[in-house]
Amino acid sequence: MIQKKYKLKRINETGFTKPIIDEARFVINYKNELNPAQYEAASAVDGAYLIIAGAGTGKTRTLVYRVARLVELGYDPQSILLLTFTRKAANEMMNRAAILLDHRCSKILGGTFHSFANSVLRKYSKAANLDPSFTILDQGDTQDVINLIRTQSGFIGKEKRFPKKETLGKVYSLSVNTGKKVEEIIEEDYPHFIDQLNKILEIQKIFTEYKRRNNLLDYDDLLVYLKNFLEDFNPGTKSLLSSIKFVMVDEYQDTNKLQADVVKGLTQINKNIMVVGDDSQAIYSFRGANFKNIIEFPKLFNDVQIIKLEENYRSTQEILNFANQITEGAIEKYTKHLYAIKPGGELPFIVAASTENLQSKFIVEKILELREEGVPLGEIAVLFRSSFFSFDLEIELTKANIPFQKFGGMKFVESSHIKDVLAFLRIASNPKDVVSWYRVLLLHEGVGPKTAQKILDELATARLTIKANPENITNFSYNDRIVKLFQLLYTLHTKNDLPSEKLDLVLEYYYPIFKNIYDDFNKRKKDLEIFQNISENYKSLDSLLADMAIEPIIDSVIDVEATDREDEYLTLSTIHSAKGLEWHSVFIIHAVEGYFPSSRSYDNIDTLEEERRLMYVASTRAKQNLFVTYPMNLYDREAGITLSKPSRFISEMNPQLAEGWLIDEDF
DNA sequence: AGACCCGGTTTTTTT
DNA sequence: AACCGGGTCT
Repeated sequence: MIQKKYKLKRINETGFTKPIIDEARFVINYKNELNPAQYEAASAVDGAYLIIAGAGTGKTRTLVYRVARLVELGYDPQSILLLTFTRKAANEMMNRAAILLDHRCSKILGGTFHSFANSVLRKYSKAANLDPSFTILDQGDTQDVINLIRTQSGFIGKEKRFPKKETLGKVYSLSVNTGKKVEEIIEEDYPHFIDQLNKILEIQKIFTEYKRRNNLLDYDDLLVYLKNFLEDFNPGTKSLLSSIKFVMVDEYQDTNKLQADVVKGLTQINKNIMVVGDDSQAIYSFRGANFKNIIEFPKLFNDVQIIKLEENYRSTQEILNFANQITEGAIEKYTKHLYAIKPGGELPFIVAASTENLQSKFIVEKILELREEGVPLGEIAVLFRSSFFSFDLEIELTKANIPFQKFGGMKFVESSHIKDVLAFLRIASNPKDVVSWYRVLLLHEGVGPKTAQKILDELATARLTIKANPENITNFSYNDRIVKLFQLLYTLHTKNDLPSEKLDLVLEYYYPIFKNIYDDFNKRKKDLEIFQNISENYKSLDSLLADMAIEPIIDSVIDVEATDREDEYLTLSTIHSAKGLEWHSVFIIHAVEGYFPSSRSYDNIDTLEEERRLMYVASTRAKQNLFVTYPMNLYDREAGITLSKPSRFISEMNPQLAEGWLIDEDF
């Protein structure tokens, strides 16, 4: 006799209709707390969804509620993957979800494409055909490798100009990220190098082999290896994919072909995908992103449901009118129309200053004024097109004692003294890391490119190895300092110390060199101390190094400082780094023709349009006050001319949408 | 031959 | 601030 273990209940004729969910069973009242479009998106479970979310429409909120709801429905948080543009964004969402529901929400998988790739590739290194101790090359390291090969190739003749390492790096990266051939990119963007194509391709081949042989992965390789691992569909892939039930991607308009392939690969088993983005905020085409990606998303999956979020909760109608007017001039029109929920406010200000310095002084004054009015410093931001635009302002802010934190531009890990220290640690973790070897060797007096190469050759032929007893190397004719270096690296590589203890050893060795090579070592010393503090948060050297390569360090610096002082600070940021954020009052500086839009963007309609979107993104960051300022006399060293015209994005503006001001000289 | 020093140039935007 | 190229020093 067969005993029935279950009972079937007929729900309708086909059985395809989803069971009706009783809202009362949830802790959170989703229907009340979200608007209808947001609710529809947040309550989605199975299938493919495209959420078109204009600026300030509660996109983050919607994703947070969806996470909470999936958790409430009983799905394992570890089966939810949230891919965001920065880890900061991922952390913020997880925290918000945790506050909304409970700590289970902070256990979901989240991060950038690159950091996710890193963790998968370390975990499934065998299946991905990799050595798990691979080293990640940041952009600077990648260019160093290319330069090494470029110099050794002997292709650089006197008579013909050969592309520099930056150009080569850009071309290769664009090719990998967009799937276009190197040949096409050279033809389109660098036609003057077309007769050197074979050499360029040859260097790329050597470059690729070099990374493979030395266990090095650049940013692009992280994604490429991940993509290949996913498409290989081996048992490792199946195990990973069966554990990931839901994939969500934020800022989808700024993903590229390679990332779209990764998304496709991630959803081979469980086809539950939700991407969120805004085609009018696409600002990363220089990295191979293409906003057509988001337009074509419905072709990538079956039965894609499209949900639009159009109610703006962030800004006043005045600011939205201003922003909408910027997109009015766009060649390619966008599909959304934003309308404000907030009651009216003041018109945005367009402020002309006779000089850059007067612009800075005006901003300082205005910030002090706003603070008097009760706007906290943390609710004010100054945004700019390129990070060096803020140099003059930084001086004025320091004079006025206004604390600020700068985002974008030169980063902590990119400063050469930090790179020096990192190079030691990277050799300790991956003795095959030739780039780091090269850097470390060059620090030593009397060792230049040739000697360093000789030592590296010895290392490659295994006649010299840091694994051997360091006494063996005294046979070589290199000086005592190099022997000391090998002893240090041997200790670092073999001893089972904490990262911070290893760093102490490195600093002890490095400090005399450091003092010798940098005139401003006193200023740089602080960074080394900050790095020591950061290192104490890590138990494994590999994870410290991976984070330093992938994650913007600025977060850790704040964490370190926040413990002893709660001071609020003003935000200075490139527009790119301000993505997704908002402030009560926002200043956009240097809105000058030639700087913003940049004169580099003039000859190409697509890049010019991207500048326009950049201005749109910048102005939609503001909740209450928006100030767009420009100096009327700005010497452009590159072009050798003085720039004076306001940016076309504001001079085109309907005069009724903004108030124009000229700063009084005596001010 | 190879290291080092100096000075002029060059800066978008990021993982 | 960091890079490149060229000239000079060891």
